[in-house]
Amino acid sequence: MTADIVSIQRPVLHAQVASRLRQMLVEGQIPPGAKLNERELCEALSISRTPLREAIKMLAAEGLVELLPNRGSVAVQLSEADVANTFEVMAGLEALSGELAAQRITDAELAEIKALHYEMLAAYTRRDLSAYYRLNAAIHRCINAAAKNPVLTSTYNQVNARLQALRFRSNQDGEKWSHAVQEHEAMVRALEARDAPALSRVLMNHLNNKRTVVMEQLRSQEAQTLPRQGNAE
Amino acid sequence: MTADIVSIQRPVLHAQVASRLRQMLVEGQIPPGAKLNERELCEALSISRTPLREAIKMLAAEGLVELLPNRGSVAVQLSEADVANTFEVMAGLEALSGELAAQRITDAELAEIKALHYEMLAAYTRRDLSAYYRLNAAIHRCINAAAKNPVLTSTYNQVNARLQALRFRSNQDGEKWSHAVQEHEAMVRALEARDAPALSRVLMNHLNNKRTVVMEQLRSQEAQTLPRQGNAE
DNA sequence: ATCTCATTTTTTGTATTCAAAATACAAGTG
DNA sequence: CACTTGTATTTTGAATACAAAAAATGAGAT
Repeated sequence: MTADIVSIQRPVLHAQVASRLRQMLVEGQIPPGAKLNERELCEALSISRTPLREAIKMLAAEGLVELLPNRGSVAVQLSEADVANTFEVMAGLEALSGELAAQRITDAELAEIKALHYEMLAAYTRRDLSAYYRLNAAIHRCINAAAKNPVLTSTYNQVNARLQALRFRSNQDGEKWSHAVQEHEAMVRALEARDAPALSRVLMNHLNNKRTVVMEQLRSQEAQTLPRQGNAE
Repeated sequence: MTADIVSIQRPVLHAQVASRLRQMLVEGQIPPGAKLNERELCEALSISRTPLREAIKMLAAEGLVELLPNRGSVAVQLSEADVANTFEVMAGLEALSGELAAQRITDAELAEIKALHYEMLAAYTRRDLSAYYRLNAAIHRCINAAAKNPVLTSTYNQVNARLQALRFRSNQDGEKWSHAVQEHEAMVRALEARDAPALSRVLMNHLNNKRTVVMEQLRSQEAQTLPRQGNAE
């Protein structure tokens, strides 16, 4: 009966491997488009191919890797259209998060978000992009959590993971950045007022603007990295 | 260059198995909560455990089965809260579908939806629940397709698959059914007018109403199937 | 009879082996 | 020299084998 009091559970290997690979993909340690060589990964993680392959299948179902029949798997490389589409879905999920969060947020959760918001303003003022990015992500996570819908949270995380792999750092541009901060102000106001439609609208716009910024950035850095090379894939 | 003219591709085993199992889960051939015995499934599908286990891992990532460490896997059994949460996400995804479809639908697509709508009205008039259900699903699929966002489509399908496994048949109730049909009328009008916000609203309401109907139905059939049995899981 | 606990059996998890496909490479042909 | 064609190597896909954990069974104690 009392067997699971401490219940330290050494996670099964394929789950550990999946987490590790997911992290490597999201953090760009395995860059988009890179081939996942099973033999190499087995050696690197010192496991056999069976759990590795099981983990890869999971990541494929999550959309982080692509399976090429009889040719293994590669880290997903989102096309421009893919990125646009993914942001569109994220915008919808954020809008829903906001809609529900405004109805369900507790005072404590609101207070935490406001605190994070002020920290973010500090980071913005210092032009500390790294801290800004981290706090921005934390705020969005908190809004999502305030929606109190685990299905939404997992769906959100899964779709978001594919974008994480891009490792973009937007908002360098002064005006765009300032605009994003203003949108965050509007979020906090809508949350305080528990104005669900308003928060929903603000978040959808926020994400759509972010999409624009990221797309521009992708296009410019693509133009830099492959300046004169018509790759027709 | 012309290598892929016919390009017959025998799908890999684990993919075939995943499709087959997905079908069995969604169609209720493997009922919610049922244990997936690897040995039995291997024999039934006459394959070895390796591709079967890879397929199961994919379905786990899709949320159709749950992995119990060292105890195999079971078909997901959604709690009442899970169903409510899943419908909430579906409502958000439908709202987004509508928002985008209203902006992007072609005249041909609209005509097809109107045709399906009339067929659905015929099924409703005959009280042909099976045909109604099929046409209803087709209309929602078409609206989703008209949004022209593959990421949205796959996300939608993945979340929806978990609900399909419930095998509910709602709208038996006369008034609720009539109301659902009225909402479908409003959808078509909004699509014709290319009124994105209106279609978005109608679809979100439609799904939320469906949630209510399904939840009531689940509660009543649960009360029937286990009349006096306090199961505390 | 029921409970406990050891033993057996089953089932799951992982590693290894075997087979098939793809790739790399080299020799031959026009 | 370009371009096949055939062979070797590598890599992936699937089956089998082995190990570990869980479940089932049953004998003995209470």
